[in-house]
Amino acid sequence: MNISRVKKGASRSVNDPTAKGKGPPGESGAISRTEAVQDALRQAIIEQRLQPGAKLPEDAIGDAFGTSRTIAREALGRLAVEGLVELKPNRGAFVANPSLDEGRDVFVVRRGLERIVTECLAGKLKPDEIAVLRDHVAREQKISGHNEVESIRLAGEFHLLLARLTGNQVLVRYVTEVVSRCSLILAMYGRPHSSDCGVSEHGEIVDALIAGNAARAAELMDHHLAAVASRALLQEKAERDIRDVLAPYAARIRGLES
Amino acid sequence: MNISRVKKGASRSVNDPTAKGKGPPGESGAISRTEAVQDALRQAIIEQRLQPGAKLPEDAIGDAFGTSRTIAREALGRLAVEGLVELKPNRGAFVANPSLDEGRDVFVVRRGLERIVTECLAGKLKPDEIAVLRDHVAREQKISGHNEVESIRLAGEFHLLLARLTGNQVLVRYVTEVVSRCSLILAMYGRPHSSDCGVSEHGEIVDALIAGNAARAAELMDHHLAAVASRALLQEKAERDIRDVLAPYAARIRGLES
DNA sequence: GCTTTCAATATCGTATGCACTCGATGCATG
DNA sequence: CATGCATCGAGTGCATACGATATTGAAAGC
Repeated sequence: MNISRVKKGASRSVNDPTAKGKGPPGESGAISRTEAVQDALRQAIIEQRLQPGAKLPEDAIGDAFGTSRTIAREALGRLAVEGLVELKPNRGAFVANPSLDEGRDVFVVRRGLERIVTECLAGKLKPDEIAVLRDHVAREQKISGHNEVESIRLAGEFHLLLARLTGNQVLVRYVTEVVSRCSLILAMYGRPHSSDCGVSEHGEIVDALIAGNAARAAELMDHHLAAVASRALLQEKAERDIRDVLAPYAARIRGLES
Repeated sequence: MNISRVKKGASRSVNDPTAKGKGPPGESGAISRTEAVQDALRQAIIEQRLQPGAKLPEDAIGDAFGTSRTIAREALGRLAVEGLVELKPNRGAFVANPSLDEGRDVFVVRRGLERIVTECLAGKLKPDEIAVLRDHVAREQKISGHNEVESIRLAGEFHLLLARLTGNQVLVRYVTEVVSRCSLILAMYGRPHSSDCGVSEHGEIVDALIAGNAARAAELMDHHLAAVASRALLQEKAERDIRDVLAPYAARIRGLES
């Protein structure tokens, strides 16, 4: 987890030589280097390969991805907007370390956003869209219990899928963001087996959406998310004492030193 | 060149200290030139000093603000995330030119977000907060009909105020964003007198919130926003296609030639 | 005269250098 | 031994340099 100073070329770089000449001209598939780094970092953060609170020096990231600080800096800036990275002026970037309160805030917003999603979709799903959803839920069920990591990924994907089906780009962006943040929060505060995001609930939501029962779909979604949240965020903050708050930090520091 | 070592620029951001001391050690108070430029551009765009679709060359902006392209570029990137600027790869930045459909999408999300706001606040307002709200509504009423621009600004501020009172930073950020985008959309598509954002409705919402009637407050807010949206977005112009946009210009040219 | 090709230009995308800030370290001091 | 202060260094903040790319205008070809 320690990001060490590595000279250029030691790691696989984003700017692959093969793609050098002809970059991303098409606007649709335009994946800039910044975005690539951003996505990679987001992934790493969500998977907790980068632990909350970890420092993210610009040049270390640049080296790691074979780009300059410019790209790293840009990516960090955008992740900061997303809430996955905290930017401290003149001190650098750190992996976000959301408190339980912040976690609850994110879930509150997420519930509101996904309620909109259900209301937009109820009764308006086309056959092919229904097929995609059903297929996704089926895949979730198949893998449930076998692969924890993949299971969580699919669960998040389900919600993103729904958001995309609305065709509302604003909604897609916001839902994507809160899902990312929720992933981080669940990784931090969730118990090992708590993040299943009940597959059966996904199925029920799809059913309600198909039936065109907006109210029920919204209700199900709300309960679903409330359940996910409470599974993780139950622990009421008894951490009023400074020592309790600082304990994990201290532990991590000791871990580094050893 | 001319500009150097102008370490002044300590313009305090819009972020006011309403942010309570919750959260981890070190509240991010990142204030930089980038943010200053970003705020200035946002203001200019919302006020339509920069017209939708206008090109925003990096060095021109840097020049205008006495900074380098680096800052301008960063600011443009963030505004693009906010949806006020459109970034075309290798072509540059342009003031967003949202279609009516996009406008509707934004309003859909806004309604959902503000519903959360009302649900968070209903029955939980403290006396001093109530006073602030009442005062704001009173000011709106006083200026109503006298100063159109200021009236619109206050109307937007009312919604931001509510969001801030929730203490939910995520919510604040999203509401701020959609309010900005709605301002642009209303400026583009709204009729001169359509943006009053009915002051009386604001008052009613506050009343319902104080009364603790969450359902009614949410209902009022929803109707309120739906009214604002419909006042502006009724017109089915659908000027998405560039030919439609250029039609009037072409007509004028033909008129000259004949 | 109209289309096509190519050079020129304007701007973007990225890298890099330098100055400045802030935390850390070590020494002086009460 | 704890506290305050000067120095040092890591790393950010910003400006600038350079190569890449799209657009424009002009010249050549049909």
